[in-house]
Amino acid sequence: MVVRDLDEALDVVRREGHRVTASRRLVLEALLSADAPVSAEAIATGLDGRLPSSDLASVYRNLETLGDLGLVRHIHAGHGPGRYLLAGEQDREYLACESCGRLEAVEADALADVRAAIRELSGFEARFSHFPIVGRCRDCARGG
Amino acid sequence: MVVRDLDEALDVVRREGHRVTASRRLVLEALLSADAPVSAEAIATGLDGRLPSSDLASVYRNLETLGDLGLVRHIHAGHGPGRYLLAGEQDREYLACESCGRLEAVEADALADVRAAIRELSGFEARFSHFPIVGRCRDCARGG
DNA sequence: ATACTTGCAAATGATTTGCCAGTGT
DNA sequence: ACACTGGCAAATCATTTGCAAGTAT
Repeated sequence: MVVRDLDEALDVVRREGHRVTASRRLVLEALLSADAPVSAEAIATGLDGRLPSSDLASVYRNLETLGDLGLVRHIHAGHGPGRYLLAGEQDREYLACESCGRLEAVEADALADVRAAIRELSGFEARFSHFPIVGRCRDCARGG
Repeated sequence: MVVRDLDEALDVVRREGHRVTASRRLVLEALLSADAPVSAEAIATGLDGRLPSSDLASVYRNLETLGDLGLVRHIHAGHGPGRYLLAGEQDREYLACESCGRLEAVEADALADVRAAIRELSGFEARFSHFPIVGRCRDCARGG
């Protein structure tokens, strides 16, 4: 399910028997306009005022609903709150820098060798889509 | 700092100007007798009654103190509480199965190739010692 | 009209902190 | 003695849940 624009996503919502509400629209607009995964809190405040705001509990409920519909997913990168993103970027995974907090996007294919190397160890199937690889990005590794 | 027995660890505690107390002893004994990383809660209950119990807040404070002394470390494996272990197993890292919850220990060396492959991507230095690799173990991957 | 949703408050789980009485050294 | 600790309650952070009032269909 690749989400490219708001109407397409709202169609899915309606088609699956859910209602199109302001809160739901906000969540999708926020994710559509964000250039990186964002927290539920950030969505609830309308990305700091750039969009209308909504109740945090409703945002969480809607993130879950939209997740069930396959429109949204989220990642847990190190400490801090979960970060949500559109499922459209299904083939994109992240490297989380524990120093500067940035998420570095990589194509899932690029991690194929990594997954294979881990599978060799004991048949373990690594999944980085929900719990990304944590470490230090190039800049932070160089710095301190 | 490789911890092999209680007295050795307590010597470090004293040497660094900290006091040897029942709660501190409990934390170390629990970690010494556990065969896998355990939660603060499990330590506070004396591994379910096998050892004397202690206040949860004290356990957390002691885990932090012992961590500062380099005697203890902890990992965040998927959802759920953090799991603590002796720093003696410094060279041991874990693969966390999100299906059955088990932690599979692997020698850090075994992940050298994995780390190298990730470094190739963008100079990112992966660190699995604090946020382990999450996925499904061989048994769960086969099952469902 | 009516089931799905919202907003607000209260509950949860993990962890932290304030405070004062207790105790290693 | 005295600063370091422990116990207990209350605070925090992220997230979930209960419930009555609101609204999309």
